[in-house]
Amino acid sequence: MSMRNVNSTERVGQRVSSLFGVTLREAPGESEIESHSLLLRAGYVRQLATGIFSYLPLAWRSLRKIEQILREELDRIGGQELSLPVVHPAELWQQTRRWYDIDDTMARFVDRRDRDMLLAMTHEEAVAYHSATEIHSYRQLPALVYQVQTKFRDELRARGGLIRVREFLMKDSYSLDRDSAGLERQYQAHYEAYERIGARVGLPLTAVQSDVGMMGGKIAHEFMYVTPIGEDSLALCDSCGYAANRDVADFALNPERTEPEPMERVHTPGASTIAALSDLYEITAADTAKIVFYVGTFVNEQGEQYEKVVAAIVRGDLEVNVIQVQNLTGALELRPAQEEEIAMTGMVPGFASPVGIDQEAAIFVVDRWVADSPNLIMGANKVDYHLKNVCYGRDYDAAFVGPLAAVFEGASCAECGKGLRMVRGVEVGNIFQLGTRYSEALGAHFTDENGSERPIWMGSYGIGLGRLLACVAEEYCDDDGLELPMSVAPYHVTLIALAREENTHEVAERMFATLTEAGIEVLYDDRQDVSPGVKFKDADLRGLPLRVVIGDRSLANGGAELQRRAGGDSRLVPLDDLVHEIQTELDTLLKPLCI
RNA sequence: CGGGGCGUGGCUCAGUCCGGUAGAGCGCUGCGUUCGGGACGCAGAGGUCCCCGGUUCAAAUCCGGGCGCCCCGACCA
Repeated sequence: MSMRNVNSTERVGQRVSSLFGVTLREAPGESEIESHSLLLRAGYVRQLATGIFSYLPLAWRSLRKIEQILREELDRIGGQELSLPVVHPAELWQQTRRWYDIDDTMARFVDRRDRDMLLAMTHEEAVAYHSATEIHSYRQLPALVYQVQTKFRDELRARGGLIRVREFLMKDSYSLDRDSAGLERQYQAHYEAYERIGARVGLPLTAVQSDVGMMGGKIAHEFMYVTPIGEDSLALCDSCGYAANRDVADFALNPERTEPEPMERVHTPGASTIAALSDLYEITAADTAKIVFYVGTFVNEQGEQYEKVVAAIVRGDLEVNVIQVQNLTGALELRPAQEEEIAMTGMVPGFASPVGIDQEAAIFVVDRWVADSPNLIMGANKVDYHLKNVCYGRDYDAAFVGPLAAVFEGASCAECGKGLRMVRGVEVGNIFQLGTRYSEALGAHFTDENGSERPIWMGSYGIGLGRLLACVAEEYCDDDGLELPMSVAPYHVTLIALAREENTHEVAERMFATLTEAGIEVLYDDRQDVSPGVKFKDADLRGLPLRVVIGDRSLANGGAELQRRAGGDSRLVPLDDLVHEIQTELDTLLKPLCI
């Protein structure tokens, strides 16, 4: 499992004097976050436009190492590597509806023959399309194909350096099965492969249940790197291990079970917010319910889009989880409603309630805790009045009842009841059980033992390579620069020559050759017009795991100095032992990254 | 798409309020000195001041429009 090819004839060495990609003393004013700034300063990446980056040789070597790890782990679970186009004809995506369902995030263009084309955001369509012609029989299943390919998504806002970009490299794999049990197995295989990948690149990953988003399908997990700079919020239970993205996180509440009392209208002058209402009466926000208004985009049977107001009702002390509203109602899109749009429903903002409102006026969605809690306080749809003892089912109805409230720090775990912890995370990878949505849309069928034609069950699994590298950089760095793990670092060793004397220079040159011949990957700082301080600073910044110094002083002391980037004192090693000592260090540093 | 900030040499930035010869530090080139944690001296190169238009005798600076980049939010595999 070692990254290094001791027996290979390939020699991997690079002179700093000719390295394409200089170090920067000061970070360009492009980023706030550490990994971005360091990758720029160390000469790994450069930005070409918002969210569009070039990988300079150092980053590219790291990415290829990551890619190789991914390849090995995918091959290990039966994957076959292929390569699918980045440019797709619109027809494919029209057949799965995603041409219409996805907004400007999809980059489109028209070719010279006036055909609609797009830049692929992902490759389910292409895989399903090819499966239709390549897979005919149950005997050809299960199958697993994967690629490492460029994706383009014109995000509304790219940010965070390599964390959220518009063009990026992704490993995407697609499983093909005859039934859901087969899909389940391949899904599980990916789950385990992702854990191995995390271990091999040295990145702690937390698997969380996640929303399926534009992919469709049912079950999905995201593999998260937990960090304050993460864009996603996660709910974790330290007690039982429950982990979920905030978008789908479940939690437990124990609403008070009182007997329903008669509803009555009360005067509440000026109390247009939950807080004001709580102050006015001896109640807590949990005794109230509020409505959050959205306007949803829906599709009718004719395939026409239309908008309708969505009224989401949650307890006054909780927040609405928009994703869950979207999932419950089946809305393509939800946006906050304007005051006028709310007024059209007959409800009064600040004093709104579903009581006495025509069910057709809006789509009412009620959180299950509201539905389970009798005697809540809601608006009376009249300024300065509220209703007491409102009960779901008795006083009003709803189109949907379900989990709607967003999880929060300290909420009770739905599995074990202990307190949930909220953290931030970056989504490095994900796995989806798609089902038959794409295969049905694109006619990817096979014939089973009984001779009947059935759709292929698909799964889709992604890992962002650049994002993974950025997370590794984020995890492994200090004030002086990067401290990359051996499995990801572009070279194993940086060899620094501090040669005033001609002999020292010759020794360093010879050692550069010797090390590379021994299969050690070396970045050799051969610059003769640069002071030692600069070389040390640059070496620290680039963050290769091992540093070897050959200088007039070290030779006088009897050899070369060997030191780890991440802590550890420098030690003198006789030149004849250097190859062996480095290989020992290399194995030591690689060991915890092997599985 | 809403809010905020920025755009001047390769990089970091000053100059803009109050119009009048385009600057500093770092980097780069040459020579010399230095040489184990971002050395120093001397000499030098390098700029459509984001773009277009307007005002003015005169615009980096004022006015209008556009573009780009960063951050927050909304959004999003």
